[in-house]
Amino acid sequence: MAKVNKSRYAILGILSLGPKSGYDIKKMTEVSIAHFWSESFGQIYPNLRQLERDGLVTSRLEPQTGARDRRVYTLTDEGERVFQGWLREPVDYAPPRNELLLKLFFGDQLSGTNIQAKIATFKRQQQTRLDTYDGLVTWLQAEFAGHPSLPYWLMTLSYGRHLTRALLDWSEESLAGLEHLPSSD
Amino acid sequence: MAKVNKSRYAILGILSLGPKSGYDIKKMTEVSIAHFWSESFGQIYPNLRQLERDGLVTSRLEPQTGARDRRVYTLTDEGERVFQGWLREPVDYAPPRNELLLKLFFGDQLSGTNIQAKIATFKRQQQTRLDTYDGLVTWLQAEFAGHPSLPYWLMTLSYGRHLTRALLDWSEESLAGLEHLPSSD
DNA sequence: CGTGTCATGTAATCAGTTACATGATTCA
DNA sequence: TGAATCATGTAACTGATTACATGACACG
Repeated sequence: MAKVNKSRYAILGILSLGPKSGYDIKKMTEVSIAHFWSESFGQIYPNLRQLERDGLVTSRLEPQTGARDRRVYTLTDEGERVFQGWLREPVDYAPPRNELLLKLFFGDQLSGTNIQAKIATFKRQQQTRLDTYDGLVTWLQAEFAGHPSLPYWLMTLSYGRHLTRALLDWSEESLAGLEHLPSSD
Repeated sequence: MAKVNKSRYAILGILSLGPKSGYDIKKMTEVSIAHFWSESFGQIYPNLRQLERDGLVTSRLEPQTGARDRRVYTLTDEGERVFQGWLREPVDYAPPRNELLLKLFFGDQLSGTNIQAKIATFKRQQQTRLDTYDGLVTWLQAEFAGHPSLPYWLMTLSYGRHLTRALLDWSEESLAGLEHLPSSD
């Protein structure tokens, strides 16, 4: 299995929802899929050019009054086909690297307070994320009631909530467990 | 925050447990930290050379009878300091990209059976992982009873179990939820 | 005789991030 | 005046993976 440019498909996917500029695509990732996907400009713009060379998208320059012109990209039939093909393929899931766990693995070489601080920070992050999810769910349900994609969007949020809830539990359990440990403060 | 070579620190960390060859390091990641970390030979060997040039490790050639010679690396005092410094630093946690969720986000463009298949596969993977964790926990507790690092190793496994358990729940919940959806099979 | 394990390494390739450059407009 | 937003893009860098090369030994 060779290198696969995931950004390419993410960009095609976002364009499958309607024509957009590179800037729009970036904004879109930030509001709707930020909790499981990110794209940088350095990835978006060169990829859009490449996609156009490959005939998967077309672009037209949209003159703006005052502001800088926008280059708006639209999916071609071929682009649509390629995206649909990718979408149908099974996902290859590989557990990502986790730096917190790597440090924890060497916990014996750390002080109890340092470990506690790391887990406490992690716990706070999970709490914040959980709150964000809750807000997003309410907003989505109000704003997109009846939208055919809504159930799937909620599904991705539910994934995040399950995961975050579990990591919150783990944080609490671990902090409690550290109390009983002879620590090397 | 510039680019940080995580492999470097992972390698230093493994060497902090005792002198090892590149091959040993690879084996070690495969048995003990595989569920949250991976290293490839293409990363390990060049990094070891660089670490030696930087004075963080030293190496000696160990002649083998018959088999190819091993180059065994040992942490220097400086290497120890650098590793400890990294270990103490707070973790910067960024939620990784998730291809399953990306595809699910565009679920409206997929058939119900295709989505179900993807989630079902995912569910099976979680089930397998959960079983692996259970096996590892029992093995660790037997093999390393009383080892000062044991609580931390168990903590990383507990993380995996919480997470996997949660994703299993999510899979089941999502599969059930898909039943009520008007699908485009 | 072929497969697997031990063992070290290089080459090719890329995906992806960060920082930089540019410039108009709006708003406090 | 200066920050923020809109908007597009390039350059530099590097982390990381995959595939390849090499070779001995053990085991069935």
